[in-house]
Amino acid sequence: MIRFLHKVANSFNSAKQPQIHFHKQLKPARANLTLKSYLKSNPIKTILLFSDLLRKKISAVDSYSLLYVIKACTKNSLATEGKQAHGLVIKLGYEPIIFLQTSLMNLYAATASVADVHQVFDEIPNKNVVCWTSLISAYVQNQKPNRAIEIFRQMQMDDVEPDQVILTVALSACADLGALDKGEWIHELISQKTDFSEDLCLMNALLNMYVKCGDIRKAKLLFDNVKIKDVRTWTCMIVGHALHGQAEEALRLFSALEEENKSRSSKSRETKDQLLVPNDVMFIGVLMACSHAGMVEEGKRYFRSMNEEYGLKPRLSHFGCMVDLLCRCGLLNEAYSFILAMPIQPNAVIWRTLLGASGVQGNVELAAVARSKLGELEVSVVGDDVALSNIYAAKGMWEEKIMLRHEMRQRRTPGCSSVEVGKLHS
DNA sequence: ATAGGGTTAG
Repeated sequence: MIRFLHKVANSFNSAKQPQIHFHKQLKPARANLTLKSYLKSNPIKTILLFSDLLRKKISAVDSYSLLYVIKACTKNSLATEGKQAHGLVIKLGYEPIIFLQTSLMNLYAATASVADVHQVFDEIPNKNVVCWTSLISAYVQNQKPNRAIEIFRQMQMDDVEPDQVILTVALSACADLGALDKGEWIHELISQKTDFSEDLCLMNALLNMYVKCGDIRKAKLLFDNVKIKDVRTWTCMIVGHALHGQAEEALRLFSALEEENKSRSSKSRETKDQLLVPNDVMFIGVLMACSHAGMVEEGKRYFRSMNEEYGLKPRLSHFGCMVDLLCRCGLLNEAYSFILAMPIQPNAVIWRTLLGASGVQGNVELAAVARSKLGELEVSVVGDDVALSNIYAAKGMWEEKIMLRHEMRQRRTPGCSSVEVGKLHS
């Protein structure tokens, strides 16, 4: 970390003249309020004002200013600026401030430098539960849920008492792993603590864990027991039903939410403030349910109502759900025209959906189109070629198959699997 | 004044 020190002053001095004006008589305490307020509206302005302060006088910044600038770097995943801020923490002798250390851990987690997160953690002399949370969260954010759980165990062996926040993070690691047994063990810990089950964030994480680990009965039981729910609670349950092929339950739940909102909006103003307005994530669950059940017309209707009734702009994933729905129902040509009419560029997943469906239905023409689109996107992996090659084989088109194999060998792109965990609950 | 948390197609 020391080696970044010498760069610090220079890089801040050579920064472009910021457009932000401030009075040089501002004391840190005063400027810090401004830094903090920019953080919410536009974190880049926090960084510009900070470097401006620093250029004039190093004593114009204190540990609070640094905290805000580190958070600004975290929000925008700015690795270089973040390292410079870390250098300043050391230079100004703020290393013993634990708030700065945990903020630095979050910064490195956001810039995908998990090794740096761990190093900062190791150098903290008196680690509290917040430090452990940041560490575990870093591993979860960077797709290492196994490591996150290991560290959670290690923390307990160090006799650090877990709180609601770290249990929430640990549960998301279990969800990512599909580790039902570990999730249930954390559920036990929650039950032993008074008041923990009143934390909605924690309950939503627990619900999500049961959903992702495939225990839909426990999920539903929990959902019914959570008295005050928010949009995420409902979304989680709707997605849960959809993932488990329970399309009817998913759609029934969505209708129940709409009914609940109708009755609330006709009542007092207080209940109007508690409206559970569906968001775009919830519609992914709804569209997934339609897809599983093969409900084309309903799917199209929900897709339209998303925009018309709720003013939600469909994102790439919603278009993906629609393509999946059309393909599953065998409407390949309609899926293809739907893709061509999309207002945003389709990604590889969408073309791959069409390619897969074309394979199943033996539509060589569309399969070739989808494959060439995948090629254009330069993300073609061996798996796509294998799919197409099998279609050719099934059709007895051996020459094409041999040519494809030859192409694949020349590209030498290794195939890969996304399954890393031994345990799969489906 | 200051640190850590939950839903997202295939």
